[in-house]
Amino acid sequence: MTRHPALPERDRRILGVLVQAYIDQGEPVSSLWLASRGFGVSSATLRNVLARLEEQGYVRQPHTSAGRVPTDMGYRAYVDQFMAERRASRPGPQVEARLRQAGTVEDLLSHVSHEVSRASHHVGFAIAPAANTARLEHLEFVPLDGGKILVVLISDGGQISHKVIDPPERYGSVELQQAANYLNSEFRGRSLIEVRHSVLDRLREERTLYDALMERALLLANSTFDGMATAPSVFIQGTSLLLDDVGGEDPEATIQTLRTLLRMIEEKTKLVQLLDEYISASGLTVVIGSEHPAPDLRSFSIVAATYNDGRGTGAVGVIGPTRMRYSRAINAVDSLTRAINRMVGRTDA
Amino acid sequence: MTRHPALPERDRRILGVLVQAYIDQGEPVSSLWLASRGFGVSSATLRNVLARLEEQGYVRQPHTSAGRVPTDMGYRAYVDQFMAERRASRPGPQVEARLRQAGTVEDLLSHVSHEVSRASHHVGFAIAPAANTARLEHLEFVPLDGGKILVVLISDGGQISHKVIDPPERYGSVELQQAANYLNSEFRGRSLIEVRHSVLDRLREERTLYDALMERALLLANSTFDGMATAPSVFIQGTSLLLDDVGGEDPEATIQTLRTLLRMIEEKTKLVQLLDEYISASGLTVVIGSEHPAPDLRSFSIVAATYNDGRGTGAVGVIGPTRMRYSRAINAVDSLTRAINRMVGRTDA
DNA sequence: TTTTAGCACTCCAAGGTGGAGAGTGCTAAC
DNA sequence: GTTAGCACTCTCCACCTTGGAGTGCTAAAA
Repeated sequence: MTRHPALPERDRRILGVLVQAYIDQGEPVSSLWLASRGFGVSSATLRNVLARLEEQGYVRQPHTSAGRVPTDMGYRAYVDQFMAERRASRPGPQVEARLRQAGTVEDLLSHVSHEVSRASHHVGFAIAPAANTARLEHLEFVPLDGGKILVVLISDGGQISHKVIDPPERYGSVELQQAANYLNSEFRGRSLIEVRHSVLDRLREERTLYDALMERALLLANSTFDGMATAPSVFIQGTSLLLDDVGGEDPEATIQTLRTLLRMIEEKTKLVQLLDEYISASGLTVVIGSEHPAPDLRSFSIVAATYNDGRGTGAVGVIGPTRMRYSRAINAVDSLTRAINRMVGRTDA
Repeated sequence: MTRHPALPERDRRILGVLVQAYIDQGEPVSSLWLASRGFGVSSATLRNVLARLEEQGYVRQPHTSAGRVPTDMGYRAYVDQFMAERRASRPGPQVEARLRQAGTVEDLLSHVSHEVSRASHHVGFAIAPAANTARLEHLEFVPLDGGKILVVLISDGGQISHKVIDPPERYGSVELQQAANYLNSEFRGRSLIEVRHSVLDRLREERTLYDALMERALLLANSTFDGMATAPSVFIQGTSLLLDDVGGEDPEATIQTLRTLLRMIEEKTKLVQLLDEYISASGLTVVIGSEHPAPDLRSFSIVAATYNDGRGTGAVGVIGPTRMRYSRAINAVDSLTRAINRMVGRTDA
């Protein structure tokens, strides 16, 4: 996207080596060190180049007599170049085998978040497609105390969600059974959104009112789908790896950032809201530090990619410090989304 | 338990004030400061007392000319005294109201872990009773691709677990329905352990073999209960609060400990194994730092209490630094376990 | 026997100093 | 456009100094 064609070839290569070196070593990169990397020019020349790069905003100096450190814009250029040159990668066979033995979607995504964290050495996440595009496989009502009812909803692909509703009227267990039977036979195989709309439509129809049983069943269904399935499930793994990146500049600020990030991870829904913006973008996305719209994430980068299971779009990704091994993270995210796409494509009914 | 009656009354009081002050302020407590707290003796006398307490192992000095800091043994004495004097507390009415609107057991425990974290300002957890003492409410088989079968198991109280099994033989969806009907009518209301044993027994009986359908249903049930329900569900909240306690002595070591604790929180099963030892103890337990059998927890304290829902024993607790407000944590844990006991007692069928 | 005042002592924390070293920018020559 | 040379800046570290906090001990008082 944001390419900078203004940057001449040599400058780009130098910038690339610099960013790579900083990612590897974590220390400002000096002109002398760069000179030893076979550019065929002296450190003085490199200093000129670096001064220019700094002027353009790609690198900066922590202090007057320090080497250069990439800015977010520098990382961006590096990542763009890497993305342009890279070739698609596949996960190792043992990873795919591990994924393949997952049964439910939840199981699979839990494994995926684990693997992506393993492979990238950072926090990994996996988000299921919004459930309302899934199809109804089976609906079950279980009576609880006080007239409350437990609804278990199984959608195709094995995703399971449940909810407790508290209907205004009482239902006997036999009636619940009948209602479930009726709803299952009526709506099975249709998407949750469709079901929701159909239920509303039928409740408006006149003839429904003649059949009290049917109406009561539909009322149940209505409260079942009311607000349900709006929370997509998220799996996050590798939280403890966050602490590995603590060696930052300002310890106090780092702690503060970590705290907010940890809180976001705990309240997964908020994280999902943020990530949704990237999810909407197709393909593999890298968001670097200050590029984040959310200020809480300004010191982190996110590598995320979407997958499609034929019914909806989910996402897999990595969260880590701006100084992350983007190559590793990108390969991890990319190969795992490819794996999911292959698997759900094959698993699909 | 481990009372130290050897400690004279005045020394105990002084130790108590010291521990309380250190918990509040986080800084070593000096004899001069203690003298200002109205013991009616001079700092010199207090110095003598402190020297004695140090000799006995209740307090220590970070360095020669620093005030005193409680040791784990000092915390222990403080907690024991607090426990002896304290009165039972109840949660605020709004807390109980929030809990009451939870539907499933999972829902309730998730809320509880949240509340206990809120109230104690530390990491809170809630563990469900081992599921195998729960009673079977409903069993459901859903056919998946490749001959795999999704089993949904609802136990009374609304606890739901599911599992994917891959039986050696094929089952049609009609047969699955029949099998579920058969198993439900046969085993509903019995505890999962009983069911498991019954299933095994019947499979051994001769007459079972005459009914192929029944046998195949029982085989399904067998793989369903094989290994299922061994993982009790755990809810943990407040992870980000861990970082509040970072102001420790050795930053590097602190990070290391946090990392292992975070990892344990991620792999909840390991945590449960550890906590099981405390769970077996009845009532409210406080385990302080080095009292932990597990070395990974040596710099943390745990306050935990058990509850009983009539079918099994679960636990609620708090994990925090040894320098925690034990009074607050104990009250939080105690009042919430009481609340659960009241609620499940009433909710029970 | 216990308490207290006094005092010497220890140790940490904070601030200051002074190289050493790393790395730069600039200039002038190539 | 590139390079050598050099002055300059800044950090880092090790060292020292100083002030203060807090102790332990001793000898006297209660």
